[in-house]
Amino acid sequence: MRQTQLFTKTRREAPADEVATNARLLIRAGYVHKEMAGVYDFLPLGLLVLEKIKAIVREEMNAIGGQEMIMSTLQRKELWEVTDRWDDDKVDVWFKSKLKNSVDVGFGWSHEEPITDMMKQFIGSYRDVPVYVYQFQTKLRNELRAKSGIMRGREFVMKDMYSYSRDEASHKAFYDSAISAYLRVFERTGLGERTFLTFASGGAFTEFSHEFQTVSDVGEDVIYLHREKKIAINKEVLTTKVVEELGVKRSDLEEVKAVEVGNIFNFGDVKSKQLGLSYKDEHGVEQPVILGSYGIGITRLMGTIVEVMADEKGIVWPESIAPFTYHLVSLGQKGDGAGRMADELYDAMTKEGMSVLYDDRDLRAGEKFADSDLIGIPWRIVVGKEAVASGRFEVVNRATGGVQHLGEREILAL
RNA sequence: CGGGCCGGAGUAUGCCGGUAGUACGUCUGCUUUGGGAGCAGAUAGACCGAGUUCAAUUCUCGGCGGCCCGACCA
Repeated sequence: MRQTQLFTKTRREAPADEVATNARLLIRAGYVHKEMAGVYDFLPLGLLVLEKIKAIVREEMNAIGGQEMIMSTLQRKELWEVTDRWDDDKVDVWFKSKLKNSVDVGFGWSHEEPITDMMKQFIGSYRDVPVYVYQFQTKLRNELRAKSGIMRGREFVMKDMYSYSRDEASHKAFYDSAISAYLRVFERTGLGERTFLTFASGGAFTEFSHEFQTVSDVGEDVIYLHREKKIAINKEVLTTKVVEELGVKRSDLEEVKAVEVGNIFNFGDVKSKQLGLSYKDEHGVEQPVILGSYGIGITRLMGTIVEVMADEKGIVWPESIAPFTYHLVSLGQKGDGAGRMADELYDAMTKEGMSVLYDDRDLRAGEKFADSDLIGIPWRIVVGKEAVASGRFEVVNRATGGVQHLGEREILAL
């Protein structure tokens, strides 16, 4: 894409009403626009990143048998009354409204209830389970306090998956495969090294739930980390007993702050029984379905990546989720040597199907480099008089600053 | 929800009970062109309401909004 065609612009200063690094950089670079506290619009660059993240998550969910769908945002009150989660005293993040005929509706802050109720239409026999479904959905939560830019908003994109299994054993097997899939997601989005499977409070049914916590000072959670074993324990469940059960020594645990980027847990048969979801086994006996729930905050993941990877110059995207792979920066003008050379390279790269943002704006080098650093595309290809003279292009790695000089053919072969 | 800080161009600020000035930014043009250049011109502002007052951006009160700490957070 040509940068002159991009309607967003970079800004020199961050808005006065943002403190969080992720919001300041994403706004300055033109990825997002703030609508109100905790509510952000995703502009073309921001949407590209979101879609990249979603594509990775989608691949991993499909790989373990997930089927993608999408549930409605408007939800029925009755369903949530069945599980006693309609009352504002029970769930304090509800946005609610009424239909014209004064019927109450809720705006989806979570989807276990409607999705499980819907499944009653499709699960009747042991032949119908297991089934794994997931969606990318905009959740609406009336948070008392939004904070940290896009990390904790009132409107955010979440991937939620639900598993419906025959029994505890098969549920456990899927649950473990979901853990692996999640770890692959964080690996692929560049957070692998600092993201840890974390034991957390499990609710009514199991001793633990599992969180995926990315170590960062901007995190809201405190976890106790065992770096060698790559596991952690959320402070909320840290007891001598738990430490022993997990086979670690308290003295080996390191206290750190972390961002909860994912969370999975076992509902057992609790929700199925409440909502009346069951199947008939081989003997015609009614059996409850075992339900698991698996979430990844897509927009929070994006914010976390900005937070942990950015440097003083701006955003640093991992290649896997960058809006573009290459930032072609022309220092020439239309019609001059470097300008023509950049145009040609852009056309050639585009023809090869390469993902390139072409800075064809008529600005001085300093501004273009500053913007390029801010936007954070992994590889910068500079076309200036140096390139005109030598026929080779300066290729700079955004993360390391490493420079190499490549010819057109070498670039097209990347 | 408890507590704190704050509210004047996009950003940072000066002055002020007499109706808003500066710098940077932004836009236009010319010159310039390898790390935010120069010149010229332009654009753009008191959150809302009530009260006090001859007069309120300024003082008082009430809203609204923003940020932060805590609480909360499948």
